[in-house]
Amino acid sequence: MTAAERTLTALRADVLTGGLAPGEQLVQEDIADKYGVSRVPVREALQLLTSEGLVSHVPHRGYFVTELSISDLSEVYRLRQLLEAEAIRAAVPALRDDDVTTFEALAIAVQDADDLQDLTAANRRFHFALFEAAGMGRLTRLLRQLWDASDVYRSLYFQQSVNRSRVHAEHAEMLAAIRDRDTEHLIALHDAHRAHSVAWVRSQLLRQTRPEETP
Amino acid sequence: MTAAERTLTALRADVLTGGLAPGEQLVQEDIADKYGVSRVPVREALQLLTSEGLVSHVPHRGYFVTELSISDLSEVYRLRQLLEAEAIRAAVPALRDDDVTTFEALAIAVQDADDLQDLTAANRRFHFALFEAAGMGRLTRLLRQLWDASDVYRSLYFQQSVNRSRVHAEHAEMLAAIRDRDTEHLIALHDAHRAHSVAWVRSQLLRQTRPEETP
DNA sequence: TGACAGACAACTGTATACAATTTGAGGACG
DNA sequence: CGTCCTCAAATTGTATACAGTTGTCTGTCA
Repeated sequence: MTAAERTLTALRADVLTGGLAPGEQLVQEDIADKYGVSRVPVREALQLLTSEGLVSHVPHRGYFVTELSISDLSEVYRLRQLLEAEAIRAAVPALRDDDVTTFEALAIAVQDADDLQDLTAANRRFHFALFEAAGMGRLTRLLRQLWDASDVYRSLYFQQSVNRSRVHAEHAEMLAAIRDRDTEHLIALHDAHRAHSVAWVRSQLLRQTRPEETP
Repeated sequence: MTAAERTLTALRADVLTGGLAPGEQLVQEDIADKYGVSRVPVREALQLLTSEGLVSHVPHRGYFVTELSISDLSEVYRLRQLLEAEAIRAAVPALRDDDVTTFEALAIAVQDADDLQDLTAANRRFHFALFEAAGMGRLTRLLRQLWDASDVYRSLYFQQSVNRSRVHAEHAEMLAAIRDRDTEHLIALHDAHRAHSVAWVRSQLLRQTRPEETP
């Protein structure tokens, strides 16, 4: 594994767990010192994060953590709705029985996850196993970007145990729909899945912004 | 303008005009020598092209010009169909009269373009002016990526004067639909626009691949 | 007091030099 | 004759050093 990749995952985690405030400048040398690498791999990692949309870049000024607004969040979820439906429509007819077995294993892995990091990773593997079954590489890449952009909020969502158990139940329903090869129902379940998540995150965002007025 | 940006545009042009064969390795030092810069900005440019999908990267192996297959091409166009329809649905209700005036000017610029480079750039400005009117930044970014990925083929398409005049006629129809605020018709026109282009490119690809069997 | 010019500090961008990895050629061995 | 191992050349990845840009701070003048 290269230093740039390690720095990338570490930085992404930092941004996602909220260790870095939105709008904050990411000073290259500080990051380099923090992770014990030089500035070159740091720059590469920052560039990749820029293409993912987590940070933004201004030439000769630097890199900054992008601040996601509520409208941005709804846009991401709307685009996910469109593209995931497309992926599911392409994937379901192509599913074989051993694919289904794989999905079941991945769903169990989500339930068995220890910490938050594991949980989000397992959750992602579960969903993308389905998306990748569509055999549309570009589509998967776009979806990955959209998921990256909303990862911050997803880990927020998973911190509540109420949400975790809801997710487990929804995954079980999805598995049933997959077994039945019921494409439209599966899409509807995904829409509901996202709707719950976005509604919860939106309420959190609205609540969070208030107290900051008097710091 | 930074060296990385200059290298990026130069490299992109090289890939798009076909100066670099698909699958070919992009040796960093050669590129650096060619453009009179060091390898660092070259790497940054290559990374950006990777995020655009024009080149692909294998750690410790290098960067390679991605070879677009026919299935890849259809995927790109299918995704454009989905996302452009979404953009148009969001944009049309928000259009103001001066927006329409802008579009008309941009359409004229497409007709007045001198060379191929100008033409593709003007064409892009025309279409993206509409997409951007949707006010969905993420969506615009995704569309830009998809357009980047199919730029090679678009310049191929524009080389034929038959296609050029067809495009001009189609743009005129689009302008009419925009003036009428006829969203669904505008979407249908876009679908037809793309269908023509993809059909022509596909036929070219099929024709091109034959003679290479006996090099 | 306020506006403006110049210098300084902080940071980014780039070049050069060095380390690590891959790959292919050549030879030893079954 | 084919397979596996070794090693060197080529290329990528990374560190360090230097150049260029931006923004701020201070001091001067109206």
